[in-house]
Amino acid sequence: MQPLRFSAQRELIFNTILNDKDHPTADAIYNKLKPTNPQLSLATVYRNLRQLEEKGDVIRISTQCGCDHYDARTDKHYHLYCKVCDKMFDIDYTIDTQIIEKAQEQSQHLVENYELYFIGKCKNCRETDKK
Amino acid sequence: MQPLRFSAQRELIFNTILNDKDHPTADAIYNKLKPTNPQLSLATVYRNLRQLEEKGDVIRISTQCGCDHYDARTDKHYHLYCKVCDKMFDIDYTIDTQIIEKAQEQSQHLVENYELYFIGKCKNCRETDKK
DNA sequence: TTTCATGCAAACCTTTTGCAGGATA
DNA sequence: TATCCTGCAAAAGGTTTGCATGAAA
Repeated sequence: MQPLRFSAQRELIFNTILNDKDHPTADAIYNKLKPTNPQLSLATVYRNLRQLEEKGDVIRISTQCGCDHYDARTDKHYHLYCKVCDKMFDIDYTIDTQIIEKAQEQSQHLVENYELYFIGKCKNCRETDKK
Repeated sequence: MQPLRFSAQRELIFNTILNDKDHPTADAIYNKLKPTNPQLSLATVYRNLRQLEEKGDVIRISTQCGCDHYDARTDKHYHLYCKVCDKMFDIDYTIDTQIIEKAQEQSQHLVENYELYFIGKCKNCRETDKK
């Protein structure tokens, strides 16, 4: 893959993910940028998210629950999916680093990677409940 | 939820998941059953999968990679998603049972559950590679 | 000036839903 | 016979793609 050409849209999209830190979805990014960039197209957001993911500038977080979220923090870390507000939050949790190796030991398949996320209720929604 | 009424289609769908043990998708179940049950509708497959899941007779396995798979083995266990053949396989791996509690300790969010799956290449596809 | 990126609309894929007819209890 | 379940088709939701135009190198 040859290097990407500069694109104002890609900068906008990347900066949104970088600054907002709320793991936005493609749609959330689009809706955030659209008012100030009326010409922006949702297809462009999707195309750039793919490229940014391939470049390794962002990671994609998938859950059972609807659409993918994006994160500019690319080191291995985990997320909590809030069932109430449908958002993703960072979880400070360090899993056994040997998880792949250990799964490999007990399997005849080739284990290369894993996906892990938590499900629950975020701080905000939890407090709203209590009121 | 009141008890479900008997349905020949639901039996067929459940037995397919139970016997095949290859974690079929809705579409796979539909295509397997359609030749011998030409009247069967994909909507019926989806509706029954939902009901079976709610009843607790099957579990749904979601991955980043397309559509959901179903499993009649309902105790907590893990799966490998094969990138090559797009199928899911059981992985004999016992994770730290305290994972939820440990994630909870380090978070202000309420952690209720988690999802984990492995990604790699299944035994079959691995061997095909070597040839 | 070549080639990549964009915007728009249409297509795609998986899953859900409305509705009239059919099966179950 | 009351209600649930089914089949069909249409719709929904997220994402991708074809194509002509516009921007970057």
